[in-house]
Amino acid sequence: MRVRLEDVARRAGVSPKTVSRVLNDEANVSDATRKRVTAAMEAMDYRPLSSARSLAGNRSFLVAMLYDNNDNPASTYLAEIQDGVLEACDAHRYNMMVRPLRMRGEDFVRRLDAVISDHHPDGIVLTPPITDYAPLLKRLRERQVPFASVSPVSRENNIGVAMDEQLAARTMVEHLLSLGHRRIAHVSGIADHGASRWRLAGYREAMAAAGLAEDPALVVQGAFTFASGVAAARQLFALKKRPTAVFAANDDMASGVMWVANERGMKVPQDVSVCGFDDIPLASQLWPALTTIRQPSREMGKVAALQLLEVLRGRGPGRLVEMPFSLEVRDSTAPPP
Amino acid sequence: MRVRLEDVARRAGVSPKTVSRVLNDEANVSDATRKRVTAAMEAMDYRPLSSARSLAGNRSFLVAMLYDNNDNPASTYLAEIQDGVLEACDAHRYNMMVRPLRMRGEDFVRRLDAVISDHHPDGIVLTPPITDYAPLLKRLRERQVPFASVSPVSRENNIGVAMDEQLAARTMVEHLLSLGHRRIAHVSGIADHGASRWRLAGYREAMAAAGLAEDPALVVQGAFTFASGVAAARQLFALKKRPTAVFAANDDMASGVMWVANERGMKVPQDVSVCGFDDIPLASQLWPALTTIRQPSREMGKVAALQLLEVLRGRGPGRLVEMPFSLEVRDSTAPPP
DNA sequence: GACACAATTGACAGCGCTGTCAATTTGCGG
DNA sequence: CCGCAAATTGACAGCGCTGTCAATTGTGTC
Repeated sequence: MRVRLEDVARRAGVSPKTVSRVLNDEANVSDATRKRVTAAMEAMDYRPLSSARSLAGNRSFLVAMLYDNNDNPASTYLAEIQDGVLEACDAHRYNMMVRPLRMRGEDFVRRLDAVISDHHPDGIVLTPPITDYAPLLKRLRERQVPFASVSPVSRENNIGVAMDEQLAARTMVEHLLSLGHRRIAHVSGIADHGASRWRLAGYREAMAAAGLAEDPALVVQGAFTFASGVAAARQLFALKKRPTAVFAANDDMASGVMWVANERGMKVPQDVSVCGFDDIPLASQLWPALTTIRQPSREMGKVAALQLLEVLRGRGPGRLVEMPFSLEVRDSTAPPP
Repeated sequence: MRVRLEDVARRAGVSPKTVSRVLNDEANVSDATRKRVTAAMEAMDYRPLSSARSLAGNRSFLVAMLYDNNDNPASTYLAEIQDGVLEACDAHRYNMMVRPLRMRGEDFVRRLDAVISDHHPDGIVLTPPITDYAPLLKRLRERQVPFASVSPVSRENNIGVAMDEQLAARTMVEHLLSLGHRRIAHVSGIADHGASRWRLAGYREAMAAAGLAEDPALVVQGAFTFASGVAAARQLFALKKRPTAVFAANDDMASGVMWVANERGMKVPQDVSVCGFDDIPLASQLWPALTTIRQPSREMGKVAALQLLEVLRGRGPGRLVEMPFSLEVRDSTAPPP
């Protein structure tokens, strides 16, 4: 019925163990033998049974992608990362599973433990914001589960992928400054997310470099959601001295800002400029199209997974790869009125 | 080190086979024994090793969710379905894997075969548009892999979840009619998708019921993408006799229509009403907020998976569950000018 | 209270693969 | 050509669980 490793061995005239070695790409197999075995595998369309490989070899060929579904309900950003991770796993015949992991609650680490005990992933891909929660990282290290991160806060001792978000944010604010804006507001994200901190830092850096003192009223706390962008904008536009430009820490919040501008009859970008960060599809679908920072999410997921796979396959230590960003100037930013 | 089934058996004073029976929730175990075994499992925090269960029991505890990544790059709709499927699988301790499966190309069925041979999913959840491709369904039946579908075209012989999309579309058009619109355009989706056919049929049904002859110029073919909505709207708004309302077959296309309206200086809804279908988050983020049909995607994913799991667990035959829709009247529709 | 029958439990082999370690072959220096 | 180390190959057990089927215990009947 099913072709087993033993059948391949018989056909190639070698022992099962040798076929196993070829299957796992191990060293110390002569070229001639390897070729013969590979040919037999192909001829018989051999498909190794992963449960048997896992049981005997004590590994799962499984990569788990963890995400926080508390602040990220079905976000486009995560969907893109997932797509990239999946592509990388496929390329190396690893399976991928996605695991939501609510970050609130004390039993957070216990739930991580359960995931590991239940599924025994060979490695884990961490996505923001669970890239930097110390107890979690500690537990992963104790349990010796290799992991790679997408946009971790700390670059020390971490593999995966990162982007210079602070520089990106600074670049965005410099774009606004170059248009002539001086009263530039910032809607930040959830305070303890690395993304929020970097983007806020970039904003401050650019403002300071331009010799502008920070006006605390112009920095409003958001939560990366559309609704929080709406709330922040209501607050900003109620100011006596309104900002002429608003830089939101992500596109969803920027769309909330634009929504409120519309609501109040303010024209974007004539009356107020608005810009975001991430370049999710929404950014191009808004009117006017949103000026934002393009972050190659899909590629980042792929690269992070590849670093992890390098470790899992014993090919190297993996590294933290820096990805480029780009400023996408569209129609939501213009000189101040 | 690791707690095995055998360890639990020893502690409970029964044979391993009996523990196995309890683990698999089989009949013919006395209540007393079951209780004792369950207690031992809990006390020892026993975690069955799924690779061993799979190998010995010849099943994988895996549900694969298939989607077409050709026309659906990282869509919100799929992300929501996935979330629901995942929840259902978790509840029954099944694993979920997501598999993109490009529908173009001849080797489509061969690639499906590869997925089955490589991963041996116990069952499959099919998402639009791959719910009704005959060769694929045939192969699944040949291979005896149970499957459930989300919004299949054919309701015969299918389990999963469906919505009366035709009625929903008709309801939407009736909403436009009741506002006083008569020249109502429709931007349809990819022709051979069930969703396109139903939504178009609902449009026609409502128009006919209102005694309006169909104007072929008012029905434009789209492809479910923002760009195709833009293209369709350019065509519609170039007409001498422009429509006063446009019903797009999904929200992404509707946002394209609104974009073009903005581009041409037409006010929505004063100059033209626009509405969509699906109620993805985008719908509420647009200005004006989009009138649309709410489709409970997440819930639908969950329900479809539950039907499949009912079959996998030998609990019943599963059925095709009908989900309710709702018309979300927001700010993009109003009486004609 | 004995008997037939059903319900419950257990013994044992084996799922398909890989780790361990021993056996064999190959390559190389002298 | 021989001897030795390195490279290559194979034998075998066993990973943790479940299917099969036999043994045991419980239940109802007359």
